[in-house]
This record gives sequence, C-alpha cells and structure tokens, in this order.
Amino acid sequence: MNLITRNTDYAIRALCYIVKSNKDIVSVKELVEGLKMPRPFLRKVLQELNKKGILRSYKGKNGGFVLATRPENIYISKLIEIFQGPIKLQEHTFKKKICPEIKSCVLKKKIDEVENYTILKVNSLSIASLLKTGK
Amino acid sequence: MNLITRNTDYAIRALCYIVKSNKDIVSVKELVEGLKMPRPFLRKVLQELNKKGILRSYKGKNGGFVLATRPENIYISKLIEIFQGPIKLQEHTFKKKICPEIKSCVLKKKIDEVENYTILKVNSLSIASLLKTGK
DNA sequence: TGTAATGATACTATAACAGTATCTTTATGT
DNA sequence: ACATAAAGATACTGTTATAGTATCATTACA
Ligand code: FES
Ligand code: FES
Repeated sequence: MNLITRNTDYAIRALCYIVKSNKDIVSVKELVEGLKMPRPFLRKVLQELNKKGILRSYKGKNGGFVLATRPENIYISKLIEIFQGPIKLQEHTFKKKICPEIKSCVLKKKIDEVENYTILKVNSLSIASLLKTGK
Repeated sequence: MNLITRNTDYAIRALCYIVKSNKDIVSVKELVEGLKMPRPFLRKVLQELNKKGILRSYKGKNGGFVLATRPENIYISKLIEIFQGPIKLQEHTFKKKICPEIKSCVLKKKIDEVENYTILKVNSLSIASLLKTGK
C-alpha cells in the first residue's frame, strides 16, 4: 500500500525543484533533466497543478511554470488530495455494509484513528518544511 | 486506499462467526449462508487460514473448519500479513531512489511514523477483542 | 511566421485485487 | 463397497487503479 502515489511524489519533487531553482520560470525540459522523470507524465502532473492554482503556467516560447502559491502554504495533504482524492483508509462505510455492526465495530474505530493520525501528519507538512530540513 | 482488503476482511468476519457459533465444526456452507460471501472466494481464504495454522480443517462428509488458535491470539496484524504481506505505506525505500536525500527526508520520516502507528493499532486488536465490544 | 513552449485529450500497459471454475482427495453414513 | 458431501489444489478470468504514452491544438516570442 502506498500512501503517496507516483504523481503526488512527482508533484512534490517538482515543486521543491522549482522553489530551490530560484528562477523566474522553469520549463518542463529543465525539470525532466534535473529530476529524471518521464516527460509526458510530469507534464500531466504540472498541468494539474496549474489547474488547481498551485502553479501558474506560461505558454509559448520561453514558457514554463511559476509557483502560484507560497511554499509555506502548499501542504502535502493538498497535493495528495489533488492526485489521489481525499485520504481514506477504509471503504466499507459506503460500499455494501459487510460489517454486521458498523456503528460499534472496534476495527472500524481503530482504522478511523489511523486515518486521523495520517491526516494530521500530512497536514503538518508543506513544501517549505520539506526544504527547510532537507538542506 | 484500503488498509484492509477484501480477503482479510472476509477472514476476520469468518473467524468471528466461527467463534460466535460455538459449534464443534463449521462448514463453508454454513459460513456462506451466515455471512453472504461468494463461496469460492471464501473457500480460498479459509484454505489459507488452514495453511497458516489459524484454522484446522477436516475433510470428508460433515467436515469443515475449527479454530486452531485461541481468539485472543489471532491478531488482526497477523491476518493482514497473511493476506496482504507486511504493512508498509511507502515503496521508495527499495524501489529506485526517487528522493534525492532519502536519509534526511522529512516526508519519509513522517510516513514512517504513520506506519508505526498503524502497526501499533493492528497489533492491539485480536479476534477476541473485536467480539468483546461487538456484543 | 517558424519554433518552442504548454493545454487538452485519448490511448495503452501493468499490476493488484476480486472472484470463478474445475478437478482431486478424503471421510462418513448407509 | 460406494455415493456423497465435505475440503485441497490450482488455473483461469474480470475489474480497477496506477503509470505512462501519443497526438494534436493553442499560444507567445523572436
Ligand atoms: S465496519 Fe467494516 S469490519 Fe466493522
Ligand atoms: S525518501 Fe521518497 S520523497 Fe523523500
């Protein structure tokens, strides 16, 4: 099981790269060279970040991407939500009720606790905080 | 994302059923009727539990399954391990190192914390403890 | 107006998960 | 003995999420 899928991971690393680069604008070309990712996949990821207002894109020659949100305000939780949807660790709440006593079920409660803990953790992490300790 | 997959879930509920039934031996037929699960899938699950020493099976007419381990000693963590392998929430440790600074990476550390918390939770739950509060 | 960039979108590949189908083996009741 | 009802073993199929590719349209600069 993977808490963070490939596209979210690429997003995180691309954003970190853009911040660290200290450039006015960063193109996909540069990102691919710097981060060794498959170009078309990364492009899709960046386009999504643009749509969601995390990045701002510029088309045409010398185009590329610029941060549209300050690194302190880009939370990992937000990125996960964009690429993977809301964090949830169990399905049986809305799928067919496979558990006989869904309200009192201890197992469900425990998993809810894990879920809350997970959300807490990813909420406490921003792109900025990743870079701070990374250097 | 699902912390507990269908086969693990079926295993949990089948084991609970067997304990609650208070019978000498329980057949797949009865389990299917009581729990409304697809018979061939449940059979596969039970066979696995037999192989792993959680259940003991009896072949032939009037055959079926019996608990081979006391409910207090059947941990959810064990069942997860049997059907889903060891609990891990990130892959990038052994897959190609996509993170530039894997040792100092804050993200990895946080996910490790979530992982440990998760393991703690499922280690604290046994079939017996599920039934205690379930009644 | 050519070119180098992104936007949009449809397609393909892979793997994990979920479930089925079929045949073999074993024990039991008659 | 033997029909029958159980589990064992194993191979196959369907479905979904993830990962990645391919193509064409649009835009802006020089
Ligand atoms: S709510 Fe699903 S097992 Fe209890
Ligand atoms: S170790 Fe994978 S993102 Fe840091």
